[in-house]
Amino acid sequence: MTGNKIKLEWIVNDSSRKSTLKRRRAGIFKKAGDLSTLCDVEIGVLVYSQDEDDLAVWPSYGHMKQMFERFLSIPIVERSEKMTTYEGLLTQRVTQETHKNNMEKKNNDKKEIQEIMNQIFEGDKLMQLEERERARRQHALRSTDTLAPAPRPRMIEVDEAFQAHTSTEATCIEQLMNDNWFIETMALNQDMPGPSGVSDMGMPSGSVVDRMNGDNEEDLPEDLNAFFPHIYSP
Amino acid sequence: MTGNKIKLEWIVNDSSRKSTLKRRRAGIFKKAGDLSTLCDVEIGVLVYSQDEDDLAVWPSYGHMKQMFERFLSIPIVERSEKMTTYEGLLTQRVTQETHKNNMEKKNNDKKEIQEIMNQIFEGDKLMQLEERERARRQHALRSTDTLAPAPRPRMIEVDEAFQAHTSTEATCIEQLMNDNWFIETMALNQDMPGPSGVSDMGMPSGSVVDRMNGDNEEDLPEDLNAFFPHIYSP
DNA sequence: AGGACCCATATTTGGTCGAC
DNA sequence: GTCGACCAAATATGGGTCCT
Repeated sequence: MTGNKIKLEWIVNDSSRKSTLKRRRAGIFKKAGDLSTLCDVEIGVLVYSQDEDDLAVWPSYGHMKQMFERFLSIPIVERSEKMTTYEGLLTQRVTQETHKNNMEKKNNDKKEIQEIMNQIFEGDKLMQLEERERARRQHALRSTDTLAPAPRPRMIEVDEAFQAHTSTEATCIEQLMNDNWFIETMALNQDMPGPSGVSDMGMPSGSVVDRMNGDNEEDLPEDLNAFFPHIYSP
Repeated sequence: MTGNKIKLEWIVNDSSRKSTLKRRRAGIFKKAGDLSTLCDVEIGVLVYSQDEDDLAVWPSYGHMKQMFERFLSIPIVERSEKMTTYEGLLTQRVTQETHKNNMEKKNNDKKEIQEIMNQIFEGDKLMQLEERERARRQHALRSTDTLAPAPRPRMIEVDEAFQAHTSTEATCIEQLMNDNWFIETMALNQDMPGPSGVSDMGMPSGSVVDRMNGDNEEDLPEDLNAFFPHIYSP
């Protein structure tokens, strides 16, 4: 009846899935806002629903863009990557009711390739990516039947923390930790009623965390109000 | 004692802030994962803590990058933007204990400018942004004292949903809704114990939501395993 | 359909303790 | 000091209902 617990798998019912999306997305956005206030962090969230064909972003387009910038500025060499197939656990999670729609499947597969490509050519400049995307979008078609979601394969990629000046022998340990984390997360995190489960899942100590080393320190105008009175008013 | 409620403001205590960051970040990541499973959506989360100087991303670098790409591919003209100063409410929220550190302040102000600039020159190609960032990072200095966070001014910018083919008279209404949403969110969302408060806050019906129109539909290899056996295994 | 509310349960989270 | 476990209060969220 009330206070229902639902399985962690694709919600078949169309309307309830939609409403769940809205609710939880709002919930996440709220939590994001809270976190940013509580801990003074910059946080950006991007939700793209293929179902509804809409893109939601928090907290704003401009802010997000800035985060992109920072994100991309991270030297690739400073990051080690480990890929793992997420799919096995996904399918397991998505149990039976696998509504397979060939069209969707095809679409998904294509996206998968795209993703893989992106990871392989990680060094690509974003401009190239943009270019590619633009080209793709030109002769883009949209499968209008939103019938099935098709448990499409995904992957998880764990970025590991590397300090250029940090001893490299920590690497092995880090990797193990990630392994551990990954397994635990995938296993417990889902539905298996682990007592209290992983407590810090999704964020293993220093892993999946890339440290930045440079921050800027240039000079700036005294009074921002003079420049942007209507926007900035301390 | 236990089950404590905390005020929605910057956590002064260093260690508890740190632990809260970890906990809540993990929580958000988990929720993100759940949402993506439940509703088959792509979701990316980026958390940059200036405090700890680390960047966390979900679900992966590559995935995030792909989302960036999609995000940037949204034609600017299809989006209307409304800016509002977030600061008044922020300061109100961050009440007294305003640990003002000049160094930090300066730093923050600079970032603010940067942000504003980004929004103003929203049309900029990301490459330019990257270029700028790289240049900035070159003679970048890092203020080592992580002493104070300084409730830095922020802004919120509400992107509104616009379909090129959608009637434009909806605009006014949309804006009003956003206004309403913004006010409600800022007011109730915080600490005022509104009974149940805004239920869909953080995600006003069609606002803060940009719709995409194109999706790709090219041909692709039959068996992805043949190409990426170790990564992709359906 | 879609949104606002209600409400009972499911989860998350803060503070604390103990081990490493 | 970092991490995991614990526990109770605080929230988030499913589902129903009543509107529009």
